[in-house]
Amino acid sequence: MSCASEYAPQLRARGFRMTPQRMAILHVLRQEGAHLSPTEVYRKAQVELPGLTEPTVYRTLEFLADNALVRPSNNASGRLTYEIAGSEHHHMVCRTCENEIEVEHSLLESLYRLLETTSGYRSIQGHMTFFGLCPSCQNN
Amino acid sequence: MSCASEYAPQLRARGFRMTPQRMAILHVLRQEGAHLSPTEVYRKAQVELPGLTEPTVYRTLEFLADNALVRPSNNASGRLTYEIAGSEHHHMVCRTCENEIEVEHSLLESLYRLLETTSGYRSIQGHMTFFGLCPSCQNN
DNA sequence: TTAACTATTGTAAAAACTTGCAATAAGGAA
DNA sequence: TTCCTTATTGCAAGTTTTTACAATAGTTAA
Repeated sequence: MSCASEYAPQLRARGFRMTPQRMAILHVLRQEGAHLSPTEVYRKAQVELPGLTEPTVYRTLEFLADNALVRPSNNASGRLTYEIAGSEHHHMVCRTCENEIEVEHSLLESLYRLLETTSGYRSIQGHMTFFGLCPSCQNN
Repeated sequence: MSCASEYAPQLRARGFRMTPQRMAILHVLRQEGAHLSPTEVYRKAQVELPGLTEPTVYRTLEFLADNALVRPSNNASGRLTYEIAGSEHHHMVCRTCENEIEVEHSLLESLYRLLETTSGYRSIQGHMTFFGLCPSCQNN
């Protein structure tokens, strides 16, 4: 399905608009299928849509994340990156080689429930990045 | 105990040095006892040590975090902040009012063990910031 | 005390990110 | 189709964060 037909209705239903800028950014994230930094998104999307500016990219990524069309995440150096939204998951990054794998959300469920009862906070959500040593780096 | 006598040996034992810059930054974080952004640390530490520069503050905070003398954390807008290292804990931040509380590390232990068995990654560590709705914001 | 090693800092510049505001354009209503 | 509302963008400037490299200054050992 194209970006326009899939995402536009979701935005319009909430009173927001689909724009060429949002389309280009969604298209880039979808095509790459990986975590991209705002600058990387900017460079690639600008090819599709000359005239696109950096502030728009930053604002759009944040907007799309708020609306669950993209997912924010942290890379090994702690910087923000984004990927197209798919199944809810988190990440485990190797402190040494920076290799990363996905962590299913279901694994966190019981922790979240525990946190709710002990803290009084509710509807805990958001992406988590864990840091550890991957199997191959454990031997060095 | 003073910053110098407490922290200097820890650094020296690992081949690092205690410097006026590191002292000033540790002193500020200890005195404030709160989360401070690099810029806030810079402003306050510069009063104690005129001539201190911003790049040094950023590098020093990262260095001190690597050496477990300070703890990094994320504020409500996702920006990095630092506090003096004490008991290992994490944070729960309210998405609405930004109020935050501490989360004991022990609550995460079983998740970490689960992550180790399912992912193969080991020695998982690092600060986590969770986002939820605090008790008073749940009613609005 | 002095010398030597090298960890650490300051400098200068660039890159990344944010902000306020005026201009533009998406999308609903006439 | 055309108009109107206001969400969204571009612009310009500011702030925050990073980088490379030469100069400085802790620390150890002679």
